Amino acid sequence: MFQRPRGTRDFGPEEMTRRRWAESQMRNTAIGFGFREIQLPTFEGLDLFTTKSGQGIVDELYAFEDKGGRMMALRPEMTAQVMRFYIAEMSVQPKPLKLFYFGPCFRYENPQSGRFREFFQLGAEIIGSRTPETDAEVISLAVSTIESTGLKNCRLRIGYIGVLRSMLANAGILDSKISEGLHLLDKNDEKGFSAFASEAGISEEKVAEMLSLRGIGGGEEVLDRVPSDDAKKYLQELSGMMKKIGIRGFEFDLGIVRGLDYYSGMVFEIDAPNLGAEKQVCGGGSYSLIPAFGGEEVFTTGFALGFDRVLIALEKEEFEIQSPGLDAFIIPLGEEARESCMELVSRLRKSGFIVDFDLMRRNLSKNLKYASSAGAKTAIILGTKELSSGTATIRDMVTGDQKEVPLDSIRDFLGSNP
RNA sequence: GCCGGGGUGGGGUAAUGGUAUCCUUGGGGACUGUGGAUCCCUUGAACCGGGUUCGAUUCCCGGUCCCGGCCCCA
Repeated sequence: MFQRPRGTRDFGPEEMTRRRWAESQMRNTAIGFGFREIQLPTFEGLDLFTTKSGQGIVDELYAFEDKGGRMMALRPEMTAQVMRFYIAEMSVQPKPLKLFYFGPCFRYENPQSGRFREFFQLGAEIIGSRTPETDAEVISLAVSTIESTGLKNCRLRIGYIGVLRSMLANAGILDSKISEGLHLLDKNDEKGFSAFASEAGISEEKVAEMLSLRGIGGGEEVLDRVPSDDAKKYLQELSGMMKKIGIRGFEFDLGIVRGLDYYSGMVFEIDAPNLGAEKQVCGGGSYSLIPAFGGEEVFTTGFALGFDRVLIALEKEEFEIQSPGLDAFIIPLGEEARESCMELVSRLRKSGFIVDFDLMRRNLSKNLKYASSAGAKTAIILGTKELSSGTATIRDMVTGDQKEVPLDSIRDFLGSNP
């Protein structure tokens, strides 16, 4: 027996129905927002990812040498690829460029709830625009894709990493050290941060001010306490737009520090509280990653969404979608009916009905049982009796009512009894 | 990388130091056109390796995988 690799999953028919449904809801939402889909390779040269995230991530990648001696890696996320693609082939496209993508990603991690080695992400970016409405559009898409799946219970928090970033910079911290400081704040490591700051010659007063930023969280009113006028104005403007487009119940949280260096302004996170330890379903913000990849500076706002986590959260809310089932299951009785049955099947399929028929030459009662378990709406019985009169017997699988219908009229009969 | 709890047919389970119960599912039959039922038959299982033992599914150790948590989180 073969075992599935650790941290991967098989998706059976029922689960796949659910996944495809959710995926198409999200995809349609993005298209409705004017985003266009791209698809990029599942593996890339290793350096694409180390350039973005540092050498340290190699431990957490599926990295390998190919037969040509090149170092490659399965993608752990897709943002770096989008940047590569943009610089190589899309940089002269009209701005703003609104792109989205969906696909599997891979990380060598220890599996737990909501955490797998192969997982699926949906992401979107707006490239080349830098206005509050750009940020609002991205957040709005993130929220809408999640809501489009029927998920009710989630929490949006919006922050502004630019405030801390500029405070650290103004205090004279080198660019190369800023992310270290942010990281300490992210972990709520006050002692560590104080030590880091005093080493860099920052006054205690300033340190206290920076630490207090983390306490700024709540509704619009907390924006008065934002120390930077630019950031305050920006967030107030954003807040007004969010209200206009109907996004409610979000909070501001100046304590959000997204792990990576490249976020520069607005940042946001969406949690699904019923998920347990791995409850973040979406994260994003505005950044400029492109110079690091060898392009001109272009502002971008984007997000990545954990598709699997959304589905787990949906399951916990006991959300159910109805799977399509069969419009008809066709049962031939006797040798002579078999070919007529297949002819009818083919005709109905060409008319767009979801139709299946008996492949195992079973008797009527077993066939009805099978039709029932396959979720067929009707069973169509075609035997010698019917053949001689050019009809078929259509049995409603819910009510049990039966009716003899001329072969030519079956299409209309099925169409009129949805 | 670390910690806790687990692993018996496809799914769900029972008992047990002497190779395994029941339910469900799958296949077939009774059965010659309505029995989506019922009854009968049937396929199918101890995660892997080592140890203790006359004998291990059971006890011990290691690995592996699953569930959950820590770390990390692009």
